[in-house]
Amino acid sequence: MTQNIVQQKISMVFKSAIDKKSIFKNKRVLDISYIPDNILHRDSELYEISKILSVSLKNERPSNVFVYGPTGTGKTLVVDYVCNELLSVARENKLSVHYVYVNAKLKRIADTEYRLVSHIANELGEHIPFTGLPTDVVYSRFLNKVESLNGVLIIVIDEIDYLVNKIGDRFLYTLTRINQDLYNTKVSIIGISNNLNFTEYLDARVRSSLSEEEVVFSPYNAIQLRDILEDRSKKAFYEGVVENSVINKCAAIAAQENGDARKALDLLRVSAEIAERNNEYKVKEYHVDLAQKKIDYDRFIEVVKTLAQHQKLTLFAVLDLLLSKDVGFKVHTGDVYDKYVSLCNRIKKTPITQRRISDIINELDILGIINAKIKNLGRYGRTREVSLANSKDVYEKIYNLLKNDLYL
DNA sequence: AGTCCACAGGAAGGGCAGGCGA
DNA sequence: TCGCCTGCCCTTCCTGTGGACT
Repeated sequence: MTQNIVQQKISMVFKSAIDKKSIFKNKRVLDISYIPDNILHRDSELYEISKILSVSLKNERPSNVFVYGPTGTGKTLVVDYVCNELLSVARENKLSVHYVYVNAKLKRIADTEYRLVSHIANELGEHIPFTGLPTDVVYSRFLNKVESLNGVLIIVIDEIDYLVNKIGDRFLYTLTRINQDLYNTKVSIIGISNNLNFTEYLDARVRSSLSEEEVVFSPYNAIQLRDILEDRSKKAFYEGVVENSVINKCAAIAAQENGDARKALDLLRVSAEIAERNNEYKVKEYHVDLAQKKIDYDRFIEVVKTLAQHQKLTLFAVLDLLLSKDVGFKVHTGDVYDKYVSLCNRIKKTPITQRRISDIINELDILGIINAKIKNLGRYGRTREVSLANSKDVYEKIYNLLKNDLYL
């Protein structure tokens, strides 16, 4: 095909994208970050959190709140909604109430104590460099900024369990004690977590002050998910685009996966995108099946792409050992390391130590890319048994992707 | 009961890069 | 420009683990 014909084809694709009628009226409604006017099936949680935070309008410190529940149960949405409502009431009445949201799982935000404090301070308008200052200087600039607010500050830390895992609970201890060092500002913390048991690992003092109040979010059932999807799809699509059976199917699949509304919305959105790409004006059940496969695969590929080179080499070594074998076959850390070293030699790269590769295998397991279980083999030592966590066809695609990427 | 294996994983520290303030 | 600080990735050294084997 000549270059000219390719260009013509590309221009046709873009032109038809403009001419083609979209099935979406407002796609953003299906986005997880979208805050709807009415939050369904979370009345008691909305009320409970509002009640706790309402004292800030009298310039009193609200209790710290620990919010927990499985993924996609509306925790962040509800907290964000209540805080925004609170801010607008405070603004109307010219009260000094402030709110900072931190998602600890976002890279380069809460990886270290320094980054977390500087992030919160930056959100409050105090510019602190990305790196370079001693931590105590960052703390004191943060404290000065908080003090200058002269009111109530609510700090929401989403995925707080991840934060504690990463940097320990020292920072939480400092935060929960911060009011002792402040005269003009009262600080309240809302911690959000998927992990119900994570407070067990906290220092007892941190645990008790963080959990002054607890709000539990239970999973949505299929009927509640259907209501949510129906509500959103009315706003997201033109009439008649989505069949009822599609909504029911998305709701049923998400209900099986721990009542995750995020998953349900993703499924609906991706199903519609697939239909639209195939020039179909109606979203049907088989689009949902395709969407489910696509979501799983995309998530996997995205994670693999972000890996560092030695992580990619380790993963490649695992795949090289396992793909030719039967499903369920397992290899040990030592086998993976030997393979990894031979791959390094092939591309003339200095291998890193087995100690580090052991950590990398653990990291790949945490990311859900492979399964790695510690196994005692008696006289034959203690090692990790590494196996595949997904279907072989997905790994074959990843294998080829890595092969090109690593020039193997 | 004692030994052995093949690591797991904690602790300490090195080297480098990025960024800041003086 | 220089000294200082932090983050990140890695190494080295070390102790711990627990079931098979002797």
